[in-house]
Amino acid sequence: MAEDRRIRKTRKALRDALVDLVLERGFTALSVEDVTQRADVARATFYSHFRDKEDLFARVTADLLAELDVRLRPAVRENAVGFTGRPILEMLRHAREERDLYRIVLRGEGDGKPLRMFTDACARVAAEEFRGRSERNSVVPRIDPEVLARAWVGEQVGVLQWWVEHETPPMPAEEVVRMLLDLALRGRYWATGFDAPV
Amino acid sequence: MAEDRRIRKTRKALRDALVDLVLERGFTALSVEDVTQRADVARATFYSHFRDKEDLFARVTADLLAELDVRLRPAVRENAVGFTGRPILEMLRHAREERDLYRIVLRGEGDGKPLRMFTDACARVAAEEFRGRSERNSVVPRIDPEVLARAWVGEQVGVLQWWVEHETPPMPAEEVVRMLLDLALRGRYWATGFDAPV
Amino acid sequence: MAEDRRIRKTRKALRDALVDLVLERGFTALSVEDVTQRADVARATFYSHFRDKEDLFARVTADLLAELDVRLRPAVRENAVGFTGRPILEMLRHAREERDLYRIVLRGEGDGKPLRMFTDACARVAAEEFRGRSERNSVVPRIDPEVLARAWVGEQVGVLQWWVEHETPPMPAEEVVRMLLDLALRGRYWATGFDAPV
Amino acid sequence: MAEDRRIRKTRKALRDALVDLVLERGFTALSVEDVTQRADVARATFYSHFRDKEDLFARVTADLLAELDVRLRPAVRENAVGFTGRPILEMLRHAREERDLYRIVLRGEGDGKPLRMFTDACARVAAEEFRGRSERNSVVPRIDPEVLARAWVGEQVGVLQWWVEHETPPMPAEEVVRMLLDLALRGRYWATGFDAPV
DNA sequence: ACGTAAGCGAGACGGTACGTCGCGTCTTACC
DNA sequence: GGTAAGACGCGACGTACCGTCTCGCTTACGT
Repeated sequence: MAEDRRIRKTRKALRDALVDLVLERGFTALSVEDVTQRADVARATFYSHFRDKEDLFARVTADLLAELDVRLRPAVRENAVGFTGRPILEMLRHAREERDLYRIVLRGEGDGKPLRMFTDACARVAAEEFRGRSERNSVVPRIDPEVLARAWVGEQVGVLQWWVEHETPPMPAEEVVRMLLDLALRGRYWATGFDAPV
Repeated sequence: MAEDRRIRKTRKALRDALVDLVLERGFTALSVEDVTQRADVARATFYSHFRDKEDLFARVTADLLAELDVRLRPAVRENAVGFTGRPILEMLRHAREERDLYRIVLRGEGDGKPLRMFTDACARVAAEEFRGRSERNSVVPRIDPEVLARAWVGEQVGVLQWWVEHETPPMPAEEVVRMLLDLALRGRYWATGFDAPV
Repeated sequence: MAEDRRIRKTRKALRDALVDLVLERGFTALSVEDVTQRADVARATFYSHFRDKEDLFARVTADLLAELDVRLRPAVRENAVGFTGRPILEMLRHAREERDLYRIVLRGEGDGKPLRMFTDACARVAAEEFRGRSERNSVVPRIDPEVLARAWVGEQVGVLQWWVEHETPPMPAEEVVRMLLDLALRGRYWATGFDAPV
Repeated sequence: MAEDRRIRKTRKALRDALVDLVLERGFTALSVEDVTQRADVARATFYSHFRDKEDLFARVTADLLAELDVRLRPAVRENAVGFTGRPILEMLRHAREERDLYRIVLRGEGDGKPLRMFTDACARVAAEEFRGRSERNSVVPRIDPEVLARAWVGEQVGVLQWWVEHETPPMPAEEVVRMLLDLALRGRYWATGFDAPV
């Protein structure tokens, strides 16, 4: 029977309740009772689906990453050719749609475990993209790929955090992407207004 | 009476115990009892110094940031002239010295609150530096300063995380600084091996 | 439609499982789940036959008492004439046949409710016998009939408890009956070895 | 410090609450919460004194039996000489004083465990008395001592149950003792009104 | 003999209580 | 006045059962 309709409904309610409540009061301040009350579900039922609230948060995050992966895959392929910024655009859009969840993940709620899941997933995509581009264009990195990947993912996360913490988008996603593309192509020195390297 | 020697000793013990234990088992998994036992201090004594474990962690982080600020101030002044990477170098050195504490803060332990304190402090320094350089060199930013600041801080945090999570430094701090400087001056496009902007 | 064969089978299985398990672990320690598992029956099925485990135990006991009544009735009639001890003999035989059930009832399992059902039933029979004998032989009791009945039933229960708690009968039922008859006819003073009343 | 006064007070409150509530609603129907609420004590405090409600009941019963033992000891010694009924008199008086507790024990609450403790204690006293009388008066039992003891204790328990279940004593303790003494000296046959053995 | 009403297995669910752990407060006694 | 030791009221934990409720499958009965 694949999955009982009641089960799907219960889990959905619990996930939504978690996201809402973490946003309101923070992950640590929550009790399982709070979540189940908000979800209008018995506490015992919670435990028949999830081991504890960490487990629930981890699964919610995992589902989010799976969804993101699905949306990123074609964008990454397209991007591997040139330097279009399509993946980061797709991610910004996704973040807009799942704004609340992105916020609590990026804030580091849950002792940063979900955030670590997120950055690891991004790092994996980044590494893949690097490898793809290197092979396709037969170029060789000028600085350590590990450092490069960390810097890149950090940049993405930093911008995303800023982006989702505004009630309304502070600027169109396309404009953010353009800026990040410029930054990637010309560097921060240029971006701050200087003209030529030291 | 600046501060009783016993008090200093007790607080030091509690701070060290916290850092050790968070590293070992994670912030949420800790109880006040655990911390006081490790610090060899009575539980009641803990409560005469700190409201709860969040309070302790916040104060430990605040002290770290104050220390970092002291070390960063001259470096930032020097850096404001050119583009030397002195502040990031100083930060890497500080992170080496206080490696355990940096690790738990950067991991997002404590629902990311200490990490937020850290990034906010960095953002403040970054903004200051931007402003200083703009004025001094009368240049005008080519992309939104907010986005730029977020991207920059994110990059720093990302690299720092990677740097402190290695038991032994994966490369000399000076080399990391050189890479980040190259990245700032020429951009990621160049760094991955390409030659000219699209 | 007397009763569906499936129903009879299910109830029998549940009753047997209850008796076995109460004997092994005690009534309070049991869960309905335990009983249904032992009986190889679904838990929901249990609830379609009995309200709860107390109900099951009560019905099992009631059935036992009905059976006992059937066997006691002729014995009591016969006994009403003289002082033969036939009823107690019949009861001992019944207790041998249904030893496990007698044991748990007489132990007071189920907060003593089944035991109370048992003693009440015995008291009813005892009262009936007293009345019958009084009328038939036109004798008048020398001590309060209520006290007499309680003492008698207590004696029976005490001896039964001892009798059924031995794996193998500690002595033939007929011998027990003879002793009790002697005790009834001559009293405990004589039974302990003394010769004449004080 | 032997025993803290607070501790004594807390335990007393819990014991009294247990007895009251078992009387009102039955042992199985009670929760620890109910008991602690009635005793005006925190639930956690209950668990720092007793393992569970069975443990509490067992200790209450054990204390009762210790008290009874103290009161029975001199009576038994006196009784060992003749056939005075002093022990049963003492027991009836004790039962009047601790009526509620006697009621719940004799009802078989707690799956009959406390009742078993009670009957075992009585059996021990009975056996002791038998032995004493046999030796002192150099008489030899005419029926199996085991059966005799069981019958005797059963009789006592049966009469006690009846005695304590009346709100007001149905008759003076001395009269009950007289009856039981008559019963012991002359037997039930005589008691029901007959004159000579068959 | 066979269609159909029933009994039944499986298991999700809202609940209640369990026994444990940790919280933050407090009191008492030391140094 | 700072600390150690530890009792207390409180609240949340994760577990175990309760009794109720679908939902399909199987089985014995009645025409």
